[in-house]
This record gives sequence, C-alpha cells and structure tokens, in this order.
Amino acid sequence: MAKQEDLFKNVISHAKEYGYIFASSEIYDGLSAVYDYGQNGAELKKNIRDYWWKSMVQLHQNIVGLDAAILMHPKTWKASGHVDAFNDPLIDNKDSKKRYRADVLVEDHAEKILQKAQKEIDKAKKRFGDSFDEEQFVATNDRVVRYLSERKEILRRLGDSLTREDLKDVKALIEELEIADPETGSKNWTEVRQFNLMFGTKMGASADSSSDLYLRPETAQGIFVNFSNVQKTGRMKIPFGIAQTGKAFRNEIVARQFIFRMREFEQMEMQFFVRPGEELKWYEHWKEERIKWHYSLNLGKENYRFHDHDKLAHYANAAADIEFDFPFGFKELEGIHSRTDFDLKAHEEHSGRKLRFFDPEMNENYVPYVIETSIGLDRMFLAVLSSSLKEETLEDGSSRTVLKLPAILAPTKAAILPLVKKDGLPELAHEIIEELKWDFQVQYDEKDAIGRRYRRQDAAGTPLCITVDHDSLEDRSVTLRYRDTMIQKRVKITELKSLIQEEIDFKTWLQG
RNA sequence: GCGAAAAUAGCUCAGUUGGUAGAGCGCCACCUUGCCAAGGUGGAGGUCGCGGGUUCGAAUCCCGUUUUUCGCUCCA
Repeated sequence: MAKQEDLFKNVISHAKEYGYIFASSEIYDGLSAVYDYGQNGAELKKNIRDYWWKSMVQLHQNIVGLDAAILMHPKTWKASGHVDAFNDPLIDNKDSKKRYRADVLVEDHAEKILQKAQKEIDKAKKRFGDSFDEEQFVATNDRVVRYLSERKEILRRLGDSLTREDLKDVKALIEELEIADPETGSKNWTEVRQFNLMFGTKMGASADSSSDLYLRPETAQGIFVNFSNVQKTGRMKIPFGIAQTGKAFRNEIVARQFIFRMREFEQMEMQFFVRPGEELKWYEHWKEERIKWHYSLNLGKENYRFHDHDKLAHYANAAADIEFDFPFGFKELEGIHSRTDFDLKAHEEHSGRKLRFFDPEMNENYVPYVIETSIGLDRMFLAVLSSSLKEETLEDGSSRTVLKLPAILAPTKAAILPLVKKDGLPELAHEIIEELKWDFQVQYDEKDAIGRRYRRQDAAGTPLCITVDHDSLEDRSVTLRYRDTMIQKRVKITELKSLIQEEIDFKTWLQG
C-alpha cells in the first residue's frame, strides 16, 4: 500500500516536473480539485481526444460529431432529473460520522410528535367508547392541541427556512428540538449544508434581469436536445450515433485523487440511437468495441476489467464500467450504459417537441433507445500517464526514468539533437526540424551531454531521438534512437519522415 | 464534511535551547567533453503558506486561517 502511494506521488510530481499538469492558479495556493494542463499535458490530452474522435467519428459512417454549448436552457436539467435529484440540505453527525438529510430529520421529529398526539386520542377513545367526539377532543384537549400546534409550527418553520435557503435556521431548529442521531443518539451536529452537484451561474449582466443557469454536469444532454437537428440535417438512419467531447462541471462534495475526480472535467461520449428492443444487442457491441479501443494502446490488458452494475440508475436497463488499475486501485474509467428512451422521452414531455424517428422498415415512428459510451478524458490521461511511468534498471546497473507513452499519444514525437553545438551540427539539426515540423511535433535540444539529453527525452516521453553528428554533414545520415529499447539505427535524413510516421500510424495502432 | 499530517529556492530537504536562511539537484551564461544522466568557473532565484500574538528579536513558541496529502464519508 505504501508502495502504491509512493508510485502515485511520483506520477503527480513527474506530471508537474515535465510540464504535464499544474494545480490551477497555483500562485494563489491552488484551487481544490481543479488542475491545468501544461505544455506537454495539452498535447497529450489533445492526442488522446483525437485518437478517440477518429475511432468514433472518422471510422464510422453512421456516427457524427457535435459540439454543444456548456450553457443550456435550465429546463434541460429539470427534464434530465438533475435538478431534483441533487439538491438536498445535508447534515453530518460528528460522532457517528453519519450523514442525513436535515429536512428529513426534522420531518421525522414532527412525525413523532404527531404520533404522541395520536396516542392521546387513542387513549381517550378507549376511555369514552362510543360517546367519544374526536373532533371536539382534538380541538379542546390541552395536550393534543399543544402537540398539534407544535408540529404545525415546526413544519411551518422548516418550510420557511428551506424556501429562504436559511440553512442556519434549519440547524438551529434541529438544536432547539434536540434531535439526536437516530442510530447513536448523538446530538453533535455539523452545520447544515446545501448540496447541489451542479454549478450555478447567471446569464445577463445585471442581477435583477438575469436568469439562473447551470454549467452542464454532463455533456450527454447536449446530444439529446440536438437529436432531431442532427438526425434531420444529417439524414441519419437508425442505428446512428452522435459523438461529443467537452467540459462538464460537478460540485463534488469530496474531490480527490489528483485529476481522477475534478470539479471541471472533460468527457468524451457517444450516444448511439437504436430501435427499441435491440438495445441490449448494441450494448454488448459497444462494450466490445470500447474495450478493443483501450487494448489498442498497449497499456496492458491486465490493467482493465469490466464491472457490471447490479444497481441501475433511474434511466438505465443495463450498465457496465470499464475499470482501470490506477495507482490507487481499480476505478471507473469509462461507462457503457443502456439508457433506454428515458432522456428523449423526458425532453419530449418537457419541451412539447417530438423526438422520434420514422423507421421505414417497420413503417412506424418511435422514440429511439440509447446506448451511451462515456469516458473521462482526464481519467484516460491519468491512466495513460500512470501506467507509462517506469523506473528501469539497465544492464550496467544504472537506472533511468522512462515515460513509455504510446508513441501515437506522445506530446513530442522526436527530439533533434546535435552531438555538439558547433562545427555546423546545430545548423543541420535545424534544417531537419524545418523539414519535419510540418508533420510532427518535434523539439530541438543542444544543452548538456548527449546521454543526458537522451535521458531527459526519455523522462518526458519522447519516443524518438535524432542525433546529428560530424558524419551527418558528409553522408546526410543521422542516428535514430528509440526510447523504449534504446536501440540506435543509422538512417538517411530523407527517410526520417516515413520512419516517424510508421511509429504513430493510426491504423496500425488501432488495429494492433 | 470529520479526523490526522504537512507547508522553507523550480524540485527534494536541512535549519541545533528563538539571534532577520543553507545544501544537493535543476535553471542561466561561458569554458571543456562528446552516442546513453550527474567536469570547471560564474550567476539568478526565498519578505520561510497567510494573518495576528508573545518577545529587544520569530522559519523556530502560541492562536487563527488557507491550501495540500492520507483515512473515513459521498459519488447519475
């Protein structure tokens, strides 16, 4: 376990040292669970996104892209269920560490008072028998009247406080009523806090004319609300998919583990629309397709596993996660969900628009069922980064740090290194860069001994080094050195382009 | 959110009973070497997380606060 922690710390500090990931606004002490991608991180992230996009959109005639806005009409989140499902006042008990809904605690307490009143009524009923006038008793009996008005007052105040969002008063109420933890009896409570997973914001410059909006907590809804636009303008026939990458925001209660769970994160997802009844077939299909995509990057098959959900979300009829063995254990990397027609139907109801497809084969129209594949780009980034960082012991007993990124994802494809920084070698190196930069991200480095420069590129994840020496001036050849094997080859400068291309060829990578 | 720990140079850290900061690596310049890291010379860089307090004097003691990490908790 301690070893795992060390490994994770290594990944984090390596990510910073080599310009992959920085804490957000670090000069102001950082912002919790928000991170920035540095010069190399931005490249790696873009390359992962491209690898996904190409495999989804470019390779499938029936999948098209979309780039929906982060801000959406507020009704979207009513329809999706996000507004109601994640808007609770919560309170923690400091002793038992249990978390409760504050309003439920108070309501339960009020219910108990009602039961007390009921007991009085029942007792009286027994005593007086048939002559018992319940209405009169309830209106006049001191105890019952007191109980009932007490209960009424509590509920009135709770409702009041909640409407005014006065959480301090809810806490005060809990304290005044001496409500205890139902399980342990402890009255040691934290403050009441409103938990809403969605970030709110305002549209419109002045406060009084503005309307409340949310930053989207998932990108999926942007696809659903555009279903008809894309289907009609793209003349899409079922089955077809819409793919999208983009930022989403969640106000996580606890956001931890580096870029694994961030408040601002990027999703890559594809919603695949199918005929009702065929969804489970397609669900299996995409499970298989997606795991193949992951395997193609050679991060190690043993690092992946499926986790099928037993407990399904309100909208799903089948769901599985692809989990990855992160430095802190197997965790969700991608979700594949059979979302049924829940979302499109909900949007039909809330918008009053038809979100349907006329199926000529069946000669009927229907709300399509949806298979969703949704992968966290930042999580994929972490999976790639953490599984690529290796500490190797070489034959001579020395060690080197290598970032064995899949070459197709590496930020820099090749470093061009003059053996010495004189005798015209830097000039030739720059000529080579001028030649290669049109096709590849390449980098020049002349500082320090050649061996040290190799190691520096190893640690940064550059798959190839090209070294220019004195012979190069004569024979127009250079040394090509491979990061993973450390093997060196003498090659013609004119061959470089195709040799680099070979290392990062999309088809070769994806088809393994 | 609760509990614990930490915060000193870009990084890793030292700083003795309180006397206004050091090392190694890295970085920059120059010299030297030249195909698998750590040669020489010179140099830049820190109001010791922030705010108070005690004291003649605080990186060091006290209080508060912020951030980070770990555990618990939560997780469409």
